[in-house]
Amino acid sequence: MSQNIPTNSQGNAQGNPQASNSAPYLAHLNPPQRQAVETLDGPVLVLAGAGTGKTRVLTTRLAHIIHTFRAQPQEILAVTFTNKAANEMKHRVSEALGGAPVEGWWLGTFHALAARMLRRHADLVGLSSQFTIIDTDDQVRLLKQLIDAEGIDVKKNNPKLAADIISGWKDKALTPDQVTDAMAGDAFNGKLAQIYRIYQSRLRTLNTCDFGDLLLHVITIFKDPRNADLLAQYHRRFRYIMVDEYQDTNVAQYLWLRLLAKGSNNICCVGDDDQSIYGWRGAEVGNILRFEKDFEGATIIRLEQNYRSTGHILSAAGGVIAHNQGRLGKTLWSEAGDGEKVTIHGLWDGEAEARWVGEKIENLQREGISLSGMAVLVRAGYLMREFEDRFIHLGLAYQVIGGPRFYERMEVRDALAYLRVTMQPADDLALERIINTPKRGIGDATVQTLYSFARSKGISLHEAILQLCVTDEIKPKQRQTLLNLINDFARWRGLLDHTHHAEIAGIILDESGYIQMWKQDKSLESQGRLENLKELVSAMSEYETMGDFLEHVALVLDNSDDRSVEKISIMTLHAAKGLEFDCVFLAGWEEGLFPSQRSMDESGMAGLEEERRLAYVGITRAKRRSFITHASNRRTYGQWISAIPSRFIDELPADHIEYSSDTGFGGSGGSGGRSSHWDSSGFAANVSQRMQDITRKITSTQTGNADGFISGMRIRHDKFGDGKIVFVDGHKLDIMFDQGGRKRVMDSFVEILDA
DNA sequence: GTGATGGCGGTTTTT
DNA sequence: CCGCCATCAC
Repeated sequence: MSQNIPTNSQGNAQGNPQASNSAPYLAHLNPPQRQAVETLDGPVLVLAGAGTGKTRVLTTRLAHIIHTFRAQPQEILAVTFTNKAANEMKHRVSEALGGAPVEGWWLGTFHALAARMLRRHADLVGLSSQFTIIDTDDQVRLLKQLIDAEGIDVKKNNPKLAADIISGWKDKALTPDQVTDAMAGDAFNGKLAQIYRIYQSRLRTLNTCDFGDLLLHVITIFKDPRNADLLAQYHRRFRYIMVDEYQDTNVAQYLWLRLLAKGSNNICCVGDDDQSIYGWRGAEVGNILRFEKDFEGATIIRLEQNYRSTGHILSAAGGVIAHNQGRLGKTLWSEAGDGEKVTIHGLWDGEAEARWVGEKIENLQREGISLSGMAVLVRAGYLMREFEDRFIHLGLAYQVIGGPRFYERMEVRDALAYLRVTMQPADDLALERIINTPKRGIGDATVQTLYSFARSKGISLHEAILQLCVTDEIKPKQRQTLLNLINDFARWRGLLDHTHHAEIAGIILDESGYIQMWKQDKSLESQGRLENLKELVSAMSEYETMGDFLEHVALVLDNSDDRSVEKISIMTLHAAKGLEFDCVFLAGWEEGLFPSQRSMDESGMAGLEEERRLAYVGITRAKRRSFITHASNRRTYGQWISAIPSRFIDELPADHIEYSSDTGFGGSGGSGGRSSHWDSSGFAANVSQRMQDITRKITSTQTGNADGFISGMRIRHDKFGDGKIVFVDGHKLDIMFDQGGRKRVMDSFVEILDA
């Protein structure tokens, strides 16, 4: 590909407009899409409504720039928010260009691209290019130490809160110098601004960045007049800048973009103000609303033709979002016909809701709709459970999207900590994490001694160990243990030059006793943990070096979703952004829950509008059917809460919806034609559930199901090994596993062992 | 330094 | 109701 690009690329495209007219990829675009692709000079804002072909426009535009020789791939900066979006874009651009490889392109997430820049110029902010990237967890732990060391009571002053506030400052691109005590408020004995300063200096000592630093440091570098030449280099390099999901950018990201765009002024931002749902995380809808003022002479292009949903769905969503004040305004339309109206259904409680959704799913399946084309979307994670239980009962295959990610698992983090210390001994947080894992007899007292020494000298924990272990401030036993550990790390580090990094990882996990620790662990999860460790080591082979791998773990590594079985997805509304399904179930539309009371309390009208955008995102995920449910009663944290239907339900335009309800009858005793439902829903069901639990405890024999699973049977489970069935409830089996522990699993994952 | 019990808190989440 | 962390007893 690149060898075909003439060095003098500019004149070619401009002198030869036919090149673009004849390009086949342009023929598939509608007029505004095409305008968005072909308007290359100056600032462009593409307001892309839900399902209007946003990604297509972005990728085509990128391909177009390259195809018309306006720029070479490495002269384009293309930014996304998530790795998923970045990968999708890489894939599609490559496809559009006939399979050209995408290496060396500046295409990635804000954080990944900023990290790449920062590695090149780390010395300008007092870091070495080998700096490590810590996540929120490490951030909180470090802050906790520092707050503690300041003599502030960590019980009354939650370090997590400090981390949130400091991250908030970084999101606003505020360095410690720019934070006044007044901004910091009274919490943390009024010392939060000072703690921020100390935190930053400690990070520097440890040669570490948190997520916010990646952008903040780069901005600091670019803003410094002494680095004007450097910025000018980037200006010359990036002839085109493209940004996805612009409505989600925070101040720091915005500043970073502005600094870079000062060069070519060719910046194209794509977004939808109606889908801004991350305000609570620092995103500023204002960025997109202000675009015309920020970038003079900007062209604004609206994409309003929707290719995803049918008419009723779009009108229903449009009716809700029209209640918002602060929006640029778009009206989506579709050629797909009206389709089915949005179904709204009221139920007695959460269990009845799950039951109703389950029935509908089975009906849809009978109509030939695949499970993978369906999703249940909820406002908060704890609402998923009811659906999981129900789906297990029905034997419906499901997957929860957006649970804890791979690298967030304890064993993965531990393993990574070992690798991090091997790579960079000064990585205190990693060292602290595993200094006594597996148990070595290094307790809090010893670690505290080391830390206070390290902080007072401004050195790392690793260095502190080296210095303290020649004195007798630490007891001989611990001293020896620590020296052994340091020696181990030195030995492993020595392997880096000549041994493959995946192999080294294996050696480290083995020699440290970490693998052994889990092998000896009798709990149910230990086997899964060992598998995760194996997976981690094998994932390493896909990267060139250990450092490469660690960077990707911090910024890129994602859960691979299993597409081998057709499954219905359960996820939060937030996780659903950008996805689409044939049929979508929107559950829990109740006042206080959705819109969330807390959002409204904390952010007032702005909070409510963001909740409304969330509703809009939810409805517009559906191609053909949207089902909205609300329950009159819900058990939350052990308490029964009653709620009235969400105001968003009232805001749905009547012409596009169909309402029905099972509520109102149950409370007065099951009259009203739903008596068959009553037996299995509401309070009666809870009583019967209690009874079941009790019965199960007393007599755990004599239960069985249609697939031939009977309690007492010996079985084998893919992950958990062999065990005995204790109780059968539909497709749900309670099993006592031989390695200890009782677990509820679906019968499809289990095979019967011969007696 | 390591294992057991009580209290408290508890949206949304990417990097 | 459930899980995490902090404190307490060994």
